[in-house]
Amino acid sequence: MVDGAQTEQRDWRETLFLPVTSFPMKAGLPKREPDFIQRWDEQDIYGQLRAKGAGREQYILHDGPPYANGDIHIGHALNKTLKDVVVRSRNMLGFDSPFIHGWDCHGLPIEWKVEEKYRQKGQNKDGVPVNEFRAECREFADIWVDRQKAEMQRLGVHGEWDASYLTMTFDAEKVIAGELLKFAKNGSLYQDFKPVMWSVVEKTALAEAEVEYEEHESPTIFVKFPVVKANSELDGAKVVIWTTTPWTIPGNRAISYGKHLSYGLYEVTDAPEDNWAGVGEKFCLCDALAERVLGAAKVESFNRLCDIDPTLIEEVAHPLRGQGYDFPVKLYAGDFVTDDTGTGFVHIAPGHGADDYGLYLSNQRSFREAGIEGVPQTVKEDGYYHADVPLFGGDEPALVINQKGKFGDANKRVIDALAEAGALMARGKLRHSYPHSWRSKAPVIFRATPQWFIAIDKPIKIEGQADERSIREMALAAIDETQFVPPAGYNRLKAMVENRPDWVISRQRAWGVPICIFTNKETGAIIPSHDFDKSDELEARILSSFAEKGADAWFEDGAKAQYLDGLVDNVDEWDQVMDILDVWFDSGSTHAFVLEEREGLRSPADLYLEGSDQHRGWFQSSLLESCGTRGRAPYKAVLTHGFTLDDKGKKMSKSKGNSVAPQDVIRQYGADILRLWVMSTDYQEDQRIGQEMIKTGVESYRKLRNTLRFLLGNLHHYSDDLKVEYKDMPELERVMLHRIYELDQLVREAYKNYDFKKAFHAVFQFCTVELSAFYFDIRKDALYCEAHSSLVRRSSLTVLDELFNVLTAWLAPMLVFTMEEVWLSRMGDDAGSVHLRDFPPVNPAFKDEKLAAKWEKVKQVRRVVTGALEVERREKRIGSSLEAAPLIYITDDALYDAISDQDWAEIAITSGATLSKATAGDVPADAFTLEDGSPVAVVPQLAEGKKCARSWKISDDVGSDTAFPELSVRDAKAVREFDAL
RNA sequence: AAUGAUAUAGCUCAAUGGUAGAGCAUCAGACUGAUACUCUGACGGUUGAAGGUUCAACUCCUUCUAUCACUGCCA
Repeated sequence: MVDGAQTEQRDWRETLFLPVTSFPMKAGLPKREPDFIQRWDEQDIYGQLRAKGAGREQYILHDGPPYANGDIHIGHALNKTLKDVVVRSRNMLGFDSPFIHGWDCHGLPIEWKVEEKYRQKGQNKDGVPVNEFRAECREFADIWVDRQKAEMQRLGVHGEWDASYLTMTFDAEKVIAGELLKFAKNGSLYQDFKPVMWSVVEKTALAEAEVEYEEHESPTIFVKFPVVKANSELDGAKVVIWTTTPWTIPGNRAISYGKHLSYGLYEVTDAPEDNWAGVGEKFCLCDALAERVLGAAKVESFNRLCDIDPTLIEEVAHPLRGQGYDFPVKLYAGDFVTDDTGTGFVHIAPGHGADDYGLYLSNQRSFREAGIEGVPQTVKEDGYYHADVPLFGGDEPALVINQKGKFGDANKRVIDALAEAGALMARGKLRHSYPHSWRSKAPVIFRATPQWFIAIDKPIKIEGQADERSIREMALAAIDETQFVPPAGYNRLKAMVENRPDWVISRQRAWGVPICIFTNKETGAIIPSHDFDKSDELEARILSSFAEKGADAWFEDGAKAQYLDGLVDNVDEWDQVMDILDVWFDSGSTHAFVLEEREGLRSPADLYLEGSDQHRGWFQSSLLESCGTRGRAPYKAVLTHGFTLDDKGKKMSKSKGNSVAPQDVIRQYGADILRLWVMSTDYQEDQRIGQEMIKTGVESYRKLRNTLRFLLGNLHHYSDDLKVEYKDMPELERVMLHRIYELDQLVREAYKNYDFKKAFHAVFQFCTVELSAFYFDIRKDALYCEAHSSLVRRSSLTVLDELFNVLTAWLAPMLVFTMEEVWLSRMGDDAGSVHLRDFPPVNPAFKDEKLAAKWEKVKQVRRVVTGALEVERREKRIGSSLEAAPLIYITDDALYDAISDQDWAEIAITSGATLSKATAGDVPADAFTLEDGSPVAVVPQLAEGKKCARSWKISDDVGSDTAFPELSVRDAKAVREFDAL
């Protein structure tokens, strides 16, 4: 071949080992990703992963069930991606980590949507048989489960998709019912009649978690209550109250005052004619508020007559006395009364406020003496007054809130009646936040209704535990044993559990698990219970029917008789409870029907991972449910992430048009871009997302992709027989291996600590700064031009192989599609999946801190050289760095000695380089330095000689090999070897 | 209103109390053998504000401001 070698026209390119790869630069993720999903599905990669993990130590992430209603939004995408990365990385760290996804299927929002269909047709769902309605809800939930499942899969989220858990499967409904019965049997389930948040629109009680506060304008009224019995100076005086809910006045039964507030008697001395507060009228008011109140009543001048001791006011009259409100109204001290708004006297309607009810409870005897038996019920479930409410009930009852969530005529009718009775002192309007149903967005009212509660403070017996403790005590103890990531979650959950009231678990709805108990009409006793001797049989009947037919069994005709037949003396003495369980109880029970029941899972889980809003939601409901039944938390650790905001840090909302939909990002850029965003952000805080951030992600992705593409292209020329032993490698290779070792430590640690951002940024920077801009750039000459047998070339290829192994693994949990593509591109289509790999072990012998420190110095010097070359380039003296052969002066002997053994032409990517130990005097005055006094100075000389046609390096030995007059000696040798291959 | 978190370059993130750094974006240049790629350089910061502790503060303390979350809520 030597003869033909020197042909002038020969294309030397063909003798180079240039990168060869079919891995495209352009990702085309939106189109390509679905193919991978299909492939993973067909090859059952998840199943293979399970098989591979068998026998390993388990790591259980328990998936919190999203609500099966509506497309997934960016928050879901964030949450599922984080979980996916946790599970994948644990598997790769050597654990057996399954991923079972779940959905929350019962509850009001779905019911609401189904009802909407009826409403649109002008029908009332109450006319539909319960189980038909429930079937429609089930169908609706099913549709959304499938749809969300597809959306989550599209995100690249893996898991046991064929066996997701749903809170509405018959088995789940059975277990949930069984959990409830545990509370019935341990005595913490009780019924009470007290005011709860009530949604008129949805006709149900709501828990705190289902309520949101919105700005609302309420009417305000100041109402006069004439003093009936008191010391004589109060003759004809009136106690004034203030309220923003005039419609509660018919429910008024008392007035409360502040024990530590000072009160006075105020007489109006001047006021407009016909003023509601007329001249001569005397009012009892809190001193701190008197001026404001009288001002609001348009009083022009007044006298403070004397102090008032409110304890001496024995009785006042309801402002509508004589019209059916003839009971005595008494005054009680209340520690909730403040002097910042109102009059210092608070009107008490025991059926319409928590404080009101509390005051009633603690003064029950006194109320009874006043002839007030029980909590007065004034408003029905539909928002109308009861027929027996004087003035406002009857045939045309007033309406507090209508079916559309608007306030009805009740406020107006009450105000008018008060005005007519001369009981109104003033009126106005107030903008304030007011509780609304988070589902219907309609305002809610406080309304006393019989509801079922779980007692949080009642000591209960837990099997296997010595002493009786309350759920709250157990929950607080469990919180102490839980790991919180970030740690702030500890205080958050603890504070909430410390302060929360008893759990209202009943809803007056149809779609859910029923509170499957019976109550005695006479005694109110509950069965099943711990003191009913046939409880076990009754429970067995209930649960087996649920297992067979689902919770629908409860609503079948004749169900009550079938359940109770033979267990009680007289079935007619018992009522079947028809309330539905709070859906938070459902999801709070997932540990029971998923973690404890599924093969391959266990309870407690290692991790619950949800948005920080779940402190009041799932983290808490799961904790309370588990503590009330098992005396411990269902999780060992709780990880929370923040909310996703728009690019300006504002809340996303449809109306603002600032939402970023995951579907859009995927359609336009691909799921890996979305995942990359998740990885790069600090998810423990609130994150932002917007066009700029996505674009940044796209750029980062491109860079990363090309770095991997370079690896692939060069590895085309690698095979195991070319592998070089560590000890035979050049220093540059050994430095890279040291970095691999360091990064391996960092990446494993970061994954272990759920610090994905740290891992991602470290790996990404390594790829761009150390590989692309440094190592690859330097080694291109050796990789492309050196002889096939060259030790440097082979060493570099060995390192590239190592890089390929670690990088594809490190990034696999994050960029699930791209890493699979990279992996298969090299390993072939039959190579299984990158997702079946563990993080590969990195040889600890690669660690060499000393060498790394030395090469930090090398890089510093290199920076001076590239800086000097840049000046030459700007001056148009050189273009390519290969045109230069710089002189490098080192005036620091220690530095010189440390780095002088290196090939500086190679490091600087120049055709030549001379490193010399110098004194300040040796350095030419015009030498380039980065700063004054720097020990490194560079004179950027031009390289002398001829340009090698193959490597483009300038060398004076070009042509010395007469067979290859165009080539340098090195390249001539390489070509000779190439030709011989 | 309470509580908590956060506040560093246009954006995303770093910096055991010891000279504020990366990447992306922008701009300028080079290369044309990673080629709609790659490389180099420049620009960019009163570290939210004001005090304090310290030889030294992004870091510790106090107060404020802003954003977000969450809790509560005007009877």
